[in-house]
Amino acid sequence: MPIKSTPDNAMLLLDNQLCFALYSTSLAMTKLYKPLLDELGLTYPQYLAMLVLWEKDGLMVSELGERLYLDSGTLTPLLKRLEASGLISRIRAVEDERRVHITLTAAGRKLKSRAAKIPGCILEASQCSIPELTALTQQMRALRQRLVA
Amino acid sequence: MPIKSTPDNAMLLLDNQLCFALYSTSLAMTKLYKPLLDELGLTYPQYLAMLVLWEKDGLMVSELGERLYLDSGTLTPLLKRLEASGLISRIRAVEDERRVHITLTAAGRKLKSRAAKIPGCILEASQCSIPELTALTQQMRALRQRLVA
DNA sequence: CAAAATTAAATTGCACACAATTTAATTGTT
DNA sequence: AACAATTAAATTGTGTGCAATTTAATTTTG
Repeated sequence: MPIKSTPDNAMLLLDNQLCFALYSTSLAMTKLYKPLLDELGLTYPQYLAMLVLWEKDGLMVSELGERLYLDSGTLTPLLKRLEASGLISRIRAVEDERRVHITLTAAGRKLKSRAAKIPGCILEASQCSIPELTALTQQMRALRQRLVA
Repeated sequence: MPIKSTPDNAMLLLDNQLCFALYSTSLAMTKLYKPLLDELGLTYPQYLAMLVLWEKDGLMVSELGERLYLDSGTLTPLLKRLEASGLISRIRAVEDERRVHITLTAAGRKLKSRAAKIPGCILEASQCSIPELTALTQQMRALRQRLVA
């Protein structure tokens, strides 16, 4: 017994699919950040990594990955680029040499103040009301939790 | 005069940001499709292109790009891979040789029936109610329209 | 305590995204 | 008609994502 009565054909329409709405909106959002992040010399995923480190410095690669839902295959090269930019240091833990701790440099900490205006700029550019933004963020987080379960 | 009174620091928290909620949820959604699309031999962006073509065959690369919000830099190699898979043909228009029309092959049309069950599978796996899904899709589309404007 | 199992990053290979440029074809302008 | 401007794809180069494997270190087990 099918869960729904919507015909297959309607469900295959691109614009009826949440996945595409999410995918295309996420890419559009990233493009919105581009000019702002260019000023800081960051890509969008690099910016996300910096957000995590500005909250809590010295995380392991795997802890950063848990926060961002990304694995070492993505993070290792990204972090090497941040290191090359002089924003972070990658330091092997002495007590367990498998682990690599990511630590902000002075330049990395300093960048936070320049990034502080970005959320406001994006809010303005996205033409979202605060309640709409809050509600959407909550709903996305709730959906994500069900998807990664 | 600032638009909002939320302190910069709170706005820089990763989990308060709609962009990250969107980004991480979209990636999680793509991973949900992976095993289903593997059976069809498609990647997720290739599946999106096929959805468009199943709705309307014979589109130009640029028309496909408008539907998917992707440019030729992304689509040209993707379409070459679909062509190599035998699902589409890339045919230069005789009336204007700059244009390339994308046409489904018999195999490409045939694949639609095998893909028909995917939306239902995803709906089930995402544990979304139909109203929630419909509402979220609408909100995402509305937000996207404001972002690409 | 030595071998097996596990763990954390790194590596490899493939497929996007996208900015910027290039190529080739068509259209517009004198 | 000649030439500039425009257009549509393709190309180039960089940076993700991610599955699968590898490397190296640590922990567990016999």
